[in-house]
Amino acid sequence: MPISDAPPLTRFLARLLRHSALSEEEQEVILSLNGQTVLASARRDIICPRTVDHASLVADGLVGRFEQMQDGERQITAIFIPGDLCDLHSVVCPTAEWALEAFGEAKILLLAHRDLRAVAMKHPAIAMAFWRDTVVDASILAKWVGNLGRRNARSRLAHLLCEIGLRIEQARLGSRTTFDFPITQTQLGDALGLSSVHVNRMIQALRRAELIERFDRRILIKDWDRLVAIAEFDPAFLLGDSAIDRIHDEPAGRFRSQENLRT
Amino acid sequence: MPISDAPPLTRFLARLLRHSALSEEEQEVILSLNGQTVLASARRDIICPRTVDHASLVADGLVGRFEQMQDGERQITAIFIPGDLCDLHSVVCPTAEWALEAFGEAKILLLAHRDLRAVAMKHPAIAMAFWRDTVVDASILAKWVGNLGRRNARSRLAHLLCEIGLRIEQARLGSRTTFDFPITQTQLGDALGLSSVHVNRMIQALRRAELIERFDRRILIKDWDRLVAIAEFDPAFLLGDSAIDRIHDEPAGRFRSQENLRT
DNA sequence: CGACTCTTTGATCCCGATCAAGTTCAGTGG
DNA sequence: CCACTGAACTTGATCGGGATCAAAGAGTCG
Repeated sequence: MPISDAPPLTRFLARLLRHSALSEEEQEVILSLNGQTVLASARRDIICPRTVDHASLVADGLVGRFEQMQDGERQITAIFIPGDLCDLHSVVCPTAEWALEAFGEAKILLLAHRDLRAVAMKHPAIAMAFWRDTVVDASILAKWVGNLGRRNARSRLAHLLCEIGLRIEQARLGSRTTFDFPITQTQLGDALGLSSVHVNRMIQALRRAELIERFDRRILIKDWDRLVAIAEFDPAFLLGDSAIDRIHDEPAGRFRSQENLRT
Repeated sequence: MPISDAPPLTRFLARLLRHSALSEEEQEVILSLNGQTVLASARRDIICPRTVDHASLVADGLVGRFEQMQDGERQITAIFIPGDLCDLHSVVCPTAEWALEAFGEAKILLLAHRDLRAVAMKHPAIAMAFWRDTVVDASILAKWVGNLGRRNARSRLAHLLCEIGLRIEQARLGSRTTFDFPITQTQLGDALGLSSVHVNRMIQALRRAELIERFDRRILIKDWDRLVAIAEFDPAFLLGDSAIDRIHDEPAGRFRSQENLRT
């Protein structure tokens, strides 16, 4: 009963092509993967993989990955938008169980590990692309560590908005300054390591400073440059669109001389 | 002028084998990689890759990866011990520049991207192992996000000590309760998102509670279980030693039925 | 209409930052 | 051998960002 699976896979492929070069044939292989579409309803709907045998491709809506503390508190460790494959890592580490929750209503395409692994083993370039996708994810994660550890509430919020805006633009789902973002302030707090009360106050602060507007379910960034400045946002970590590595062969592997290093 | 390169590569291979199955031949391929050994002297010694063409394998000492804020503050995003390949991600994303600093004196083996990439392209199992290694790194990163976002100073410190202890034990560099850890309290603060002053006080608190001892350059954990409890430490995220994926072929790819999911 | 979830606002509290000395200790050079 | 230096560690006093508690709007849905 597959509902139109094509669009999500097309988006996923587009995401891969943003950082990796794939041949016509390899692209075809990705597009011809098949999976099962499911709806993750309501907020708080949890997809809890436990030695699971499939990966989850976001077809529609917003999905968060989170850590649960013993006292029930949550920390969101990633936010996924349509075209993102939340679980790609689980293809190589099925035991790594990272819980997922849908923000609002989400549509998800489940892809079997078995198929993904087969594809990766057969096509080295696809394996590299999958690996690279995991690296992009990790890069964002490292940035979040920096934000949580060393920035105040205002900058953290600003940074998250910049990040999401840019990712949405890259994914052709909207512009960096105007996009849907159906997430509650409590969830925002869980992502930023803040209480929902304080998130509310920070949003108001940004609104009063004429930086953002209309903050329900939809963001409008009125002054991108100033928001970027507050966030100390440097888009490099998203590893997007740059000629990241179309280079499968680069100049001879000599070692760069480095100061501070003695052989 | 290669000084004995063998041990670090052996350690790296051991690390890979902890999560991935490799054939004799594939193991041989890893061990016969060659690189250049360098010393990163003193603390604050920085290896700053910028579209760099090699990856850094820690042969000896401790290395940290960090983010630098505009005001000069740092946030450490990963701590690497001997046998860790800090830069593996850079093989697929050479533009992802994550700064590295040596804690104390460190010996590093530089491996050319060119070689690593060639090896990965030729041997799918090695590519998967590399990818998996990146996933382990990301898993730790996600845990750090959880700690920074939702735990207090005491738990964070306890968690880091548990993590390092266990990783050192896995790497056969010591036991989880007794190990060298040559890091200053300022650096510890940079890793935990705390000021050095507060790190100092938390260490004293743990010491007073008879949980740890002798905190200079060397850790002795006196009550592992209680420390684990304070940290809410669950070693699963290290993805170590378990039979993670010796399974290159698992049962037919059916989808697990899941509550909360409607097709 | 009530029930529920989300947002908003105010009051108070506390964890951890910051500021400012002081102490220890390994060099290092006279 | 001792004075000088500089990096770590320690301690105390004070400050403030954000948590927490409490309660009141504001949609939205059955």
